[in-house]
Amino acid sequence: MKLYNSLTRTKDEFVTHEPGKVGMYTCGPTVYHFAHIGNLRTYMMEDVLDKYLRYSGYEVKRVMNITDVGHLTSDGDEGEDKMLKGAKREHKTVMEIAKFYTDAFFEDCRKLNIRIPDVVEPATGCIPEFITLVQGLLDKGYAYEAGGNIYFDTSKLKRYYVFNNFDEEDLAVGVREGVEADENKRNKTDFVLWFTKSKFEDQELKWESPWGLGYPGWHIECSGISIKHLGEYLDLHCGGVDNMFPHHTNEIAQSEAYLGHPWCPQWFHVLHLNTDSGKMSKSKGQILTVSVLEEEGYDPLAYRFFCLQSHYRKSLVFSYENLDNAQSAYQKLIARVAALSNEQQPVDEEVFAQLQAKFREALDNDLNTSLAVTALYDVLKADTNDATKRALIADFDQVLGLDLIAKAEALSAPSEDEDAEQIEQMLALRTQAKKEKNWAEADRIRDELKAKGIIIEDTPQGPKWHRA
RNA sequence: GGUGCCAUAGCCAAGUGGUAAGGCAAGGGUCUGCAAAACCCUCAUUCCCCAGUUCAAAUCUGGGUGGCACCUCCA
Repeated sequence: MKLYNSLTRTKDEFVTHEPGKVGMYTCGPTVYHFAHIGNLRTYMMEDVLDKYLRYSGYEVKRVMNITDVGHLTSDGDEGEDKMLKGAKREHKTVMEIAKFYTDAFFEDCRKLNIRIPDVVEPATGCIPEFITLVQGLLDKGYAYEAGGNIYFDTSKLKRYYVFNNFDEEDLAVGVREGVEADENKRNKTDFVLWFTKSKFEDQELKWESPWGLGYPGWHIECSGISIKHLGEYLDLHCGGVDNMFPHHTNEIAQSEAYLGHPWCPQWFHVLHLNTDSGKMSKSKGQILTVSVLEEEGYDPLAYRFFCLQSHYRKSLVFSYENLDNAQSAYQKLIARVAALSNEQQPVDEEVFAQLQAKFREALDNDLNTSLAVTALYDVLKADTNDATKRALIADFDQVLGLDLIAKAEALSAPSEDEDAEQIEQMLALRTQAKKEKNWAEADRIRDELKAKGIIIEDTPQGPKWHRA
């Protein structure tokens, strides 16, 4: 399998430290607010990668952190702590906020068929590991204490900007005014590993450490959690593009400085979901959530289908027009799967292998989900029996996660609707009216049912109905 | 100011040197009392513009133009 690697900026053959096994780390959510659908795009594409690796026979261990402490607006210790801000807004404790939004996040994941990672670790559960890491960095001379905080010294590194060709002088020039420089830092790019002095004197969560009562910096948590669960050699690190700098850059700096050897050779970054006016952001207050989509009458999996039709390495523009397009295509797809016969027939192994190869080829080439979806349409159009088609769709859907078989069965299953009897009666009346060529009455009944959200389909075997 | 990414039909989108996939929408047809659904057909002489390389360019090179992102908390 070839995957684009942000470190080398090329499509590389995917290799693992231990053959057949993948240690996969995902930067998880900061749980001070609901995740918007842009956040979820990243987790969804990572989910497809996770599922495809398993489909391809790898034994995957996927770890995700939950950022529930110490996520500041910057390393310079300015601004507000987001967790605290969320707590103040809702008059709850920080831990209550974290619990509430963590649950909400996984509920969204469930709706979007995003598999829960094998290990989900809140930052507050790994304080001793972070302290060990920070101490290790101090011992090795990569960190220093200043003004009560522990900083990572980026000047000790041979190469700091691993993802970008930045020049230090150009950083933060022409950017937002009013950002105060942290006078404790020896270098502009140094970052905080452990805070004891903070402008947030009312920071709720603090822990004892060799350097005093305090709390961890943001970057240290991902290194700490990853090393705790996946060891010294990580195979694959995932996240949104915005995290490349500074977050992932700093993770690499501190992890490799601590471990004394290269840490993670493969970096997978998902591009953003934008609106026509630019980036979606929690900070901007435009919160487009899965729940909002549902209230607007969309199936969350139609949004998954929408994302799948694009590529993870291309920015995607969200609009309701585009989502309508995707939902329509998704529903048609389900209807076509539902139309496949359930008869027991032998699966045509040759056709199966041939079509499956196309699907694999698509995903083997840097997770080209758009082509994988096309492979799905190829199956429906293929010249083979329905049992083979169903088998292929079920096979592909292990990766795509569109619930195609289940949704199709729900569509074709006899309805357990409580109004079924009454609806059947009305259908009978309509059939009678049609026999009498009383078209006005027949159409009236059809409209009446339609108003209740019931769609009639006239077939050679008589009328059928389903909920819209 | 610095660093990158992107530009393909009404819309989404694949395609990385060999003559433009797929989906949605639209139009036509079959079926139907009429619809709906389903099925069939049609739908880019051309890939933002201009030069260049080549037998051959949407694909490579140079120069424009336009859009987006990162450099600051963010998926």
